Amino acid sequence: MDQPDAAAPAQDRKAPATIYDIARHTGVSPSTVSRALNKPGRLNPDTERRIREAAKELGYRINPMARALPTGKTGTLGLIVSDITNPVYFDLVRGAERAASEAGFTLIFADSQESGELELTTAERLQSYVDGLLLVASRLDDRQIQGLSSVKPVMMVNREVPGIPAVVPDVRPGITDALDQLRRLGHRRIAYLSGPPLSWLNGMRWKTLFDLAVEWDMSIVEVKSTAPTREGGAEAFQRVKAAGVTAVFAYNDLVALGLLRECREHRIDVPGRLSIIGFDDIFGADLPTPALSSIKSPLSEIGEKAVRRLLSELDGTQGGTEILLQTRFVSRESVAGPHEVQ
Amino acid sequence: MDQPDAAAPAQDRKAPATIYDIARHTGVSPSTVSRALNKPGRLNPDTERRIREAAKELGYRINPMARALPTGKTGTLGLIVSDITNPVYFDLVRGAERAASEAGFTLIFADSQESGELELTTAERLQSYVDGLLLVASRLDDRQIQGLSSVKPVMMVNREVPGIPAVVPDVRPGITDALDQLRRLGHRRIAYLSGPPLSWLNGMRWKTLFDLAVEWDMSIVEVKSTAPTREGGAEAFQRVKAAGVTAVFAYNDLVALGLLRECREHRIDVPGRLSIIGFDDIFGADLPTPALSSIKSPLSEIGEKAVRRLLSELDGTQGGTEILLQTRFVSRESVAGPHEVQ
DNA sequence: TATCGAGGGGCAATCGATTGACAATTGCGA
DNA sequence: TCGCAATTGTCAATCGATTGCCCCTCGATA
Repeated sequence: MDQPDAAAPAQDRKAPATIYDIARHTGVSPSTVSRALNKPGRLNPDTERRIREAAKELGYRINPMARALPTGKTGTLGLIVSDITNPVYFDLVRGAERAASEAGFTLIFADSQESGELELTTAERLQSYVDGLLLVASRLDDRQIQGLSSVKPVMMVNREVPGIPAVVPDVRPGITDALDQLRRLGHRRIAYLSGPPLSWLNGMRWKTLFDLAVEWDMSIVEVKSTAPTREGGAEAFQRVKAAGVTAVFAYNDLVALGLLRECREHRIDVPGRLSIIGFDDIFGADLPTPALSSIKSPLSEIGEKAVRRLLSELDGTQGGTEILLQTRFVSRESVAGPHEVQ
Repeated sequence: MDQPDAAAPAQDRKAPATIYDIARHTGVSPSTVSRALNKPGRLNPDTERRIREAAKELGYRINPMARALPTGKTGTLGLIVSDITNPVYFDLVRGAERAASEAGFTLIFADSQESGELELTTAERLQSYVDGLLLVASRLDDRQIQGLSSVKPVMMVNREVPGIPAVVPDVRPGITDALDQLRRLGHRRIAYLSGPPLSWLNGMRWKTLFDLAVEWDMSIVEVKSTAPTREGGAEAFQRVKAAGVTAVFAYNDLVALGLLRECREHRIDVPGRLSIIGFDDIFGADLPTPALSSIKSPLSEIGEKAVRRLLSELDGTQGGTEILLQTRFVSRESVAGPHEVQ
């Protein structure tokens, strides 16, 4: 006998309460309500209490749009990554989220699908919603980024651009440890399976590795990959093999995993004939046999720091332009002495 | 001789252009500008063109906050997942993003960190920003969700609530295939390593599996896990072992991976002594040896469909209340006949 | 008793865009 | 040449919250 759709609340939505409703309810003016809610102490304690109670009773929730209009502040930050499905960004996203919500800010994520054009469009679209933008591993060129930054504050992550504040990992410690381990194990000829040419981080990794290898008198070559993915790593297998090295650093773990899998398919013993080291220590790096060694960035910390710095930038409390966070080498089974297994 | 900070555009940000600027620039009134930009054809084609040109020239970008005030539409959707770092959500997020941006909407993500309380808070906070909410695998109870839905449209994903539209996978096809394969291989006693009791999907998986096992005259038991994570799976190892089954379905791939790893640690042969099947076919499921078999949901499609339905809900074009999408079994190395390896 | 000052609270303008109502212009036919 | 309708554009109110400025009240002090 019940009405068929009794459970469906879908239709009529009550308009949310405004400060005007509260004002009417308590017999004060809207401005007083605004003050009661935003400037504790400015009003008679009793009035303030009455207003607060009425607000609670009416289920008042501030309308962020309406507030944003006079203040120009939206209480929102935008985070743009090149590929949201890349496991690398997990911890970063999580760290950023935590820092943002601690500060009462809302984080908006977007994804540029590895396309510079789309990244620019997205960034511009997002800029009208947010108070500031976080660009992670941006593929834009310096000028475009400076352009964005002339509209609203921009914070770079895993990339440096003159004049723009940034939070980046210091790749040196991790690379030094890893290379040192390889050297001790007897490796002399190594390769770097590189990533996207436009990636700042790719450049840093290569340069740091190169300099160190030269310094330590090891031979090093760059092997290019076609994409920073597992497919890209698999596809580069023949070229890596042809390079005749005993160890390879891959641009990131995805590429390393692809290569690792392909080695297995072709019965190339890892780590016996080839040691493989990735970057980022993403989810799943420890899953294969052999488990992948990797150079880990403190990504969640990077996310947090980036948000916090952006927020302090919004306050006007700008610090220096760059924050460095240390990487470290996570050694797993994919590394051993060359030809250890005959 | 350059100024030290010449490259730093940080400081003075020019205020963005408004329709008033355009109006002044072209000698018409602001309302005309608004019409030119929003109602093509309403104005003299020549006027419209002039206004559009001026808008471009001044780099005009609409202020979404200002627009939201009179219209009540923000052009934004909110997506809440229980844990943003869970690889399960990758494809879902990506599909949702694609559908949203196709429609010119911006997607806001949030994460409830597996906590019902936080989920409610987050949902409420988000609601004032967005036109509609997508709740993925929500841990809230039906009443809370109906409450949210009385404020703004809500769309459920991977969960059903009376009266609320939903997009969910149909777990039957995948489970049927998987169980059928196990049966043919000779398995008779299986276990379900269950997930969070509050998870609707967990309930569906268990119930479907149970009914089918009973129907096919196989014995089945539920083994509880403490968390839907790799740790949770590893931790359940002893209980699974004690259950004396030859095959186990795990609530999701994370749990399955945890269990798989623990089997290896304890030298329990998979799939020889125990076949393992997960759900979701997440990134990395194919990485371990043996590679994990899994029942896959079309997550990216689910994300897309959910957004599209929510959008049509906003239009008033509401369809039915439920959309089902088919799952399928992805068979890999973690499944074989029992005791195949003696 | 007159004056001063501080605390408490209201008024009204403002942010940027939208939109219903209305006014001005134009063109056309009679 | 006049009138009418269609076309084109403007006015002004509105959305919800903020905030500078001003006024009122009341107690304290001279």
